[in-house]
Amino acid sequence: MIKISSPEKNTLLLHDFLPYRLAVLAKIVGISLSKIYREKFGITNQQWRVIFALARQANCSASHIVHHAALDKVQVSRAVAGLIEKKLLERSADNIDRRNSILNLTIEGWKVYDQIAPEAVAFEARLKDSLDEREAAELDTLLSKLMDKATKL
Amino acid sequence: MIKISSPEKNTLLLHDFLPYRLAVLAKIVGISLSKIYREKFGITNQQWRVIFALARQANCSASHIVHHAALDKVQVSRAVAGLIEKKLLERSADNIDRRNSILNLTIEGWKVYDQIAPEAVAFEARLKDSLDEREAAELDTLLSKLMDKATKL
DNA sequence: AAATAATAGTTTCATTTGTAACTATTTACA
DNA sequence: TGTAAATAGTTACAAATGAAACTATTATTT
Repeated sequence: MIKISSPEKNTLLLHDFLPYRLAVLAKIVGISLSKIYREKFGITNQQWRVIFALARQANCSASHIVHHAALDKVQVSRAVAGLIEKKLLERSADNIDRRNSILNLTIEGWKVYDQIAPEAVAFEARLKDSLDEREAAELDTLLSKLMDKATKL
Repeated sequence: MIKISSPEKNTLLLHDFLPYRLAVLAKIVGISLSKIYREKFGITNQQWRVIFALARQANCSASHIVHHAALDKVQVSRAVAGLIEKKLLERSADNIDRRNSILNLTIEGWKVYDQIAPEAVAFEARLKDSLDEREAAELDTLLSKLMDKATKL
């Protein structure tokens, strides 16, 4: 029997493996970030994304959010339902195409956004703290390239 | 009333927000990668990590894997149970400290590893395809710095 | 115009996951 | 030595998630 691998050599190092590193980093960052909106407002990660997508573009439909918040339609549906229940978001009918819903933040929703957004920005700044400007720019480029590649795998 | 934010300006761009970008990238990469072990072997992400941790270091305990595969003890417990059922892994007792289990891949487990590992390496290579050597090195550095920072947030 | 396909969104159900509580064993210390 | 604290791992239960089926509406085809 030919032993292709052995515990001593030829083994893949999990710590250096890019997909693993990305998963671990994204998870740690995500958990830290989520404390900002979860603990204070009881908002989930998906709800947070919906709020931010709506803050960027008002009067949009759920499927618009699907495409701009990297969520699937079930996730958006649930997040929207939760936000409506919290009265942070309201839904109105689109009389031109009645399949669509028209979504908007309420005043309360904007207030929540206005509290979370600066903290999120500050969080990102802290995260990038250890990078100088060149490195931050380089990171942008590299993530874009990887994203591009990953969607074509 | 002072309107701090509005849909038109001052809003955070989800697409440029680092935690969001990391989450989306990690998810896409993870889903692509998981096809390698899920479809062919019915192995979950957590089980895959346990296999690779054990391939690197045989005869180790579950808690060793906890620290080297970025999983919590419940996840390891479940992954190990699943792998034992699949006969890819075996557990023996540690008579020096009977709280510990001693885990090892079976011959079958090594066979599975030997099939998955090269594909995983090839996958990573394809992912890095668009980066030249300098960029790949830079990526390593940046991910390390971010990881470092993230664990201290 | 009627039938078919496509789109928007929701609901259902099975699986996965996270948290907390639990057992068993070992270590610390009074 | 005996009691409390710590460690390794499992189990149980609730919450989150994913896939598929479903409703409602609009667009397309013949």
